[in-house]
Amino acid sequence: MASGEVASSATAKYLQIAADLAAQIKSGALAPGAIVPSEAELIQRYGVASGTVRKAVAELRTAQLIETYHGRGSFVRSRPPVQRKSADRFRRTHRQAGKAAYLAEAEASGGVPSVTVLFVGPTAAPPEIADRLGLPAGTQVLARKRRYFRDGVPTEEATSYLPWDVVKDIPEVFAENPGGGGIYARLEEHGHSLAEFTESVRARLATKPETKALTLSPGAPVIHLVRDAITTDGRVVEVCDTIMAADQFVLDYRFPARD
Amino acid sequence: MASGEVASSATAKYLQIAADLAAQIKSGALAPGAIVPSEAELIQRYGVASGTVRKAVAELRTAQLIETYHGRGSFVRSRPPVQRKSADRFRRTHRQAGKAAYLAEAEASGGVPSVTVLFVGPTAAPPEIADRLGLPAGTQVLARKRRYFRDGVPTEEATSYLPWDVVKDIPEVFAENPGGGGIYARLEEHGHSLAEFTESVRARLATKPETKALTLSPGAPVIHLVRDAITTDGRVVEVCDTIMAADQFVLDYRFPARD
DNA sequence: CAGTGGTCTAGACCACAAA
DNA sequence: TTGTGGTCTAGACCACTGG
Repeated sequence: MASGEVASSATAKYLQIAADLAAQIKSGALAPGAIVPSEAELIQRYGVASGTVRKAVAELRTAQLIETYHGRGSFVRSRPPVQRKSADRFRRTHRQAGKAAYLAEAEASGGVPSVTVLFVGPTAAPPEIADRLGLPAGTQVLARKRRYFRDGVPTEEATSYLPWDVVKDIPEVFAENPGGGGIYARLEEHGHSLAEFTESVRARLATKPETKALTLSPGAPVIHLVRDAITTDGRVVEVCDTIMAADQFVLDYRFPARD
Repeated sequence: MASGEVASSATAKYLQIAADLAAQIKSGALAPGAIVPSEAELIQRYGVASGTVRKAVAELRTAQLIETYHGRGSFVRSRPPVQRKSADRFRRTHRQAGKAAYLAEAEASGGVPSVTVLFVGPTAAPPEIADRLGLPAGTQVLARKRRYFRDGVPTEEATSYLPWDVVKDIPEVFAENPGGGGIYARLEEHGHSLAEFTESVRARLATKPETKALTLSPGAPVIHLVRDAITTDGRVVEVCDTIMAADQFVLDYRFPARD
């Protein structure tokens, strides 16, 4: 046929190609970690133009089935089992046993956890954080930003914000490693007895910086979780702002059927 | 320059165009609901080829800034304020006041809620559901599938699954409208006193059918929530499987700092 | 009908990675 | 240097929407 040839079938060519490759992945013919045929080869195999193959590949990428690397090739994604996050991870008994929350969690999930501290120091509180802490926006607070890995793969990035008057007498929270049980253990040792936590969960697409930080494909979804730690006095002594790779986590909650 | 001209600057042309349009949207120059200049006009205005403009537009779409409609044009998204979902919506006092959960919720969020019942009837329980109900996979259960709207816009689709022996004596749950307080009120009237709920939250990209059902752009994220309703006997008497448009919701949880 | 976005072609050149 | 994916062109035709 002449140039300018166009799909006349029900579904677009690029979707057919994507579906074909997806079937090969699901059937195991293309195993996790395997390299996907190059675009040049797909062009030949399916007899289409480059743009069409590229759209098919883009489709597989947003479907989280493959990852593409400039200059190297495309690879079938190996989907690590998800981590379950439940409120249990903040149990005081875990803290007293010297476990930080992420470690208490990792025990049940399998996989080797690790943390990198990206920043610890004074910061001007962003508006939403300041609001939750009950402080004027821009007030100086202590920020602790860290990135969590699982089997060496970044899965989560969290920033804790603590009011300055709370932390100024707790030297450990300025250190990279705040010691056994994490910062919540340190807060309780210094008279800030924790009564409850509140969490707000949102989901959205990753921003450009987030795709870099968590090595996500563009267009990948993230879970944005903001947690307030509240003392028995009713004061919010910490706000933790977390971005998680959505495909890595299931969040579990439990609440009573109250009157 | 000759044909085959190519980006040599740091960031790609299509990203520059997308950023330019995004700035116009954020500044209000392109107001919510306004029509975005047609692709043909953007081609002229920026002096690029069609493919480049289309990639820029695709970028804005995945950034949730615009919606595109075949044959009509592209429009700046009007972001309705999000709905907050908290465990409070299941309070028994709400049920006794005759309010279903979604209504109790809508009161606080603003916007006019509505529901369409898509299906009520017997179904073979899907594996994950059967597992939660403590039944063999494929057991016949009652399914209630409905779609929720807000100001006429679909936001959420939920399917409840109930064991047959629980519902067989409760005629109201087979009706489209189960009566004041919803099915939880009916369950409690028939001796199934609810003790607690558990919810599992995941986020992922919408599937093709979900984009249709919730009128989402392709590549839009959804929240997948599965809730178990548990009686004082410890039995799971309902599993509710919900898909929500991620940009419409914030989920709030609260839990004690237990020992 | 004219105008819109959606798909597709058949190339080109660029940027990156590995041998 | 070779091969990979990423960007871009300058068109074409198709499918949908509205007047």
